[in-house]
Amino acid sequence: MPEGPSIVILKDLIKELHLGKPEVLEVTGNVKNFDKDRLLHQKVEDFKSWGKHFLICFNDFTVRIHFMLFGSYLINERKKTAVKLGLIFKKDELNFYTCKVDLLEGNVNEHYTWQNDVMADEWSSSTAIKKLKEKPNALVCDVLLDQQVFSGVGNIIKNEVLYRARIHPLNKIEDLPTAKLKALVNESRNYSFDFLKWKKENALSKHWEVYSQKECPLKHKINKKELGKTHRQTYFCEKCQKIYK
DNA sequence: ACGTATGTTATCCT
DNA sequence: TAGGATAACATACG
Repeated sequence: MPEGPSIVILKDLIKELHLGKPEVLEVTGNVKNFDKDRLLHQKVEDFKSWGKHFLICFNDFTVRIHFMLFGSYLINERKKTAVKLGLIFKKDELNFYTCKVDLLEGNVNEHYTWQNDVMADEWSSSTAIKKLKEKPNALVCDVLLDQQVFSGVGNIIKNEVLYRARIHPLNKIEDLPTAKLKALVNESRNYSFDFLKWKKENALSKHWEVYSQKECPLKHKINKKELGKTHRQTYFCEKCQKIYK
């Protein structure tokens, strides 16, 4: 569920319901961070996403949902486990489980910089490059997971992007040639859209080149290690992915 | 059947 | 006190 493209899929599924600006007729769930009644009889102005955040925008506040590792949702269905937040409209309902739910006051644009989101129309590769250059000592395997630089990129995307760009995960930003830095930034968006397409076709895993693989496409042995300050599993090919220094 | 993991953050420790 | 380690969340997958 959790990486950016999966949130775009949720947004697309909701768009297909043609809800317009639906009024919340009933609110369910055990969300504790705010009073659920705040949403009652309010009109949803828009459904948005920013990276891994799913946003339900009202006139003067926004409900933010983060699915973390285990979160899930159902549209017009319910599961037996306790719902965290459920929104019931005239004809449809949305149910969110095992997620983190927060309420953001004011206009949503004051909370988010859309150009950080690899899936957004507003995405800015030049801004990403500028931010990377401000972190010369950071490792590429860490920086790809930095949501303030690559909002929406998760561990799968990280691994696949590094392989596509032929960059070894342990490179420092300052050691990468400019062309490689650009490749890193561009592939983070490119692969995210491929992820979206393949996930919709239920064919995500068969396109993995390194993530969860034993061999790379050139039949070299894949290394699997917990790397960087994030200690996330990193799959990489020592032969294909270069160390610059 | 069991170990692992598409993520984040609060809290405890050094 | 900054930082690092750890636990917590609950489910699907191989």
